[in-house]
Amino acid sequence: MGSDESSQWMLNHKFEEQDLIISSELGVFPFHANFASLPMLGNICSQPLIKTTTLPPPPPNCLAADSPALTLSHHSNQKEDLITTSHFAAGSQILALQTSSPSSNYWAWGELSDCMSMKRSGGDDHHHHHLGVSAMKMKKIKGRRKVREPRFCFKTMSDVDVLDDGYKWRKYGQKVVKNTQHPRSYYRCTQDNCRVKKRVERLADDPRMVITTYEGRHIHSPSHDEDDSQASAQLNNFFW
DNA sequence: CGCTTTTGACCAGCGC
DNA sequence: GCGCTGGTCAAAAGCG
Repeated sequence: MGSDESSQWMLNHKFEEQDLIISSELGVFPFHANFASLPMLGNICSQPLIKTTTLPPPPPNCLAADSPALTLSHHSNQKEDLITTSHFAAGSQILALQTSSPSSNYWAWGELSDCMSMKRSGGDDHHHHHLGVSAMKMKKIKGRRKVREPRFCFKTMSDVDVLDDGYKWRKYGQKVVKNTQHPRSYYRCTQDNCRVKKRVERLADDPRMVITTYEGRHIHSPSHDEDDSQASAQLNNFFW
């Protein structure tokens, strides 16, 4: 993938000035500006397995027009078997990103928090805990190695539960989870052979906030309109 | 009529 | 082994 492809993709999708793009190793997720909420200043941190590092320049595919992007990179400080870089732009607050490595039967999941103070930490992981970053959750996958789909979640202030992310979703379940008054909804991508799922729920202590969790990778590009399909088809490989 | 949503049943993983 | 919980299935209902 090259920067030419990236900018061509931006042109093809006609982003408005205030559109928000979230881009990570999981792909690029466009959202319309009216769904954007808090200024994004998050951080991915974990300890002791993963520490934050300096911020490299973002790749071209995570930049929306006039949208400042923050790039965070983190890696294992014990073994070099977990390397994850995430890129996302201002306008949304990402809660968490999960990554798994094919060479490891661990999965790791770091929670994000207010980053205003994190920026002062200078990569010294001893300070991370004092700066409000949740402790790393690490879990060994038992028995037969289960390849866990990459997933991440973020919260957005919105009246509607299902945000317009460019993909078509079919609801396949709803569940009331413990200690919450709002049900969690389960959606699957309607595209044939695409196994991407997402969960949508409202935050217990602030029902204005919608928490969306994506799991898996699309094998196709977003399907906004019928007339987009030709241009989109050429970009399948670039996306996922 | 075909696609989507609803909803109770079922299943699997986990902790005790 | 048992019970709890979250995730998925699938039949029925809803809707355009």
